[in-house]
Amino acid sequence: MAKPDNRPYSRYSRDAAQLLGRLIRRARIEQGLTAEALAERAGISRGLVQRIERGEMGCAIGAVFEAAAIVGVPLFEASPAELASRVAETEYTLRLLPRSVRTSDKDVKDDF
Amino acid sequence: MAKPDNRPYSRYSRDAAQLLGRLIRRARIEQGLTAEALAERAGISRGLVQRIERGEMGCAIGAVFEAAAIVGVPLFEASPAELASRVAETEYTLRLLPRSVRTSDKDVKDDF
DNA sequence: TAGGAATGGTCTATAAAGTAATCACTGACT
DNA sequence: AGTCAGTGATTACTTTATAGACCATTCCTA
Repeated sequence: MAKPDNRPYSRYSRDAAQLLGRLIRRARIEQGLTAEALAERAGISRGLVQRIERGEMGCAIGAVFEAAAIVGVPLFEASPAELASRVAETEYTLRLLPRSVRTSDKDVKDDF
Repeated sequence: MAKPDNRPYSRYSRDAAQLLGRLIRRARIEQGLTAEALAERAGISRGLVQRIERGEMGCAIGAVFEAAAIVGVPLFEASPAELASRVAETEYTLRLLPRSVRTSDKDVKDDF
């Protein structure tokens, strides 16, 4: 892998992964759902559930999102319908953009 | 892996991954950033950037979130500061919950 | 407080992700 | 129109995540 699991992650992305994991854990416990039960429903192993809840960066995004969906943690603060509509919307916007990016030493704003 | 990459994902989680990928792609192009340039910054390969932007479920969440952070796609609709504070907040809430879940055939609400 | 279930961690085999190199194609500039 | 950078896709190879079983521990609950 590219990211040895320790160094080169930004604070922001690490926080995001960790938050998501904790939210999943919280929701799971509040629903009286066992880690193994969640694993079973998500079609993954219990060990993976642990890593997801711990916020580890190496977990497949599919497994994480699936777990979140099962316990009801909203992704993008959006309901299923909103999510679908935003997908379509973004898809459209994307079609209006150039498909190729000119490198043109034009600076890059690394803002935020 | 548990999830063969095609079948057992819920619509919701697939939509979420796809949306995130498209948002990253849109932001990248709008910033005049090359796929390879983004890959370099994120410390990953260009091929992985492609898969991330395509919304594939197998990508490591760390790579996806890192790419999002670099091009400025907000995770959880939150700024870095908000994210950190929500992590701490959730952490606290989590400490108040029982650490172990009683199985107790008590139903599970698979709401939402 | 004793029993038992849930959790957390570790280990090995295997399946899959990730990389890098390559090729054809598209599309943006001169 | 021609050129070349960016993209998309495919390949083979390396690295890693994941599953599954196991053990130790925690902590719910009767």
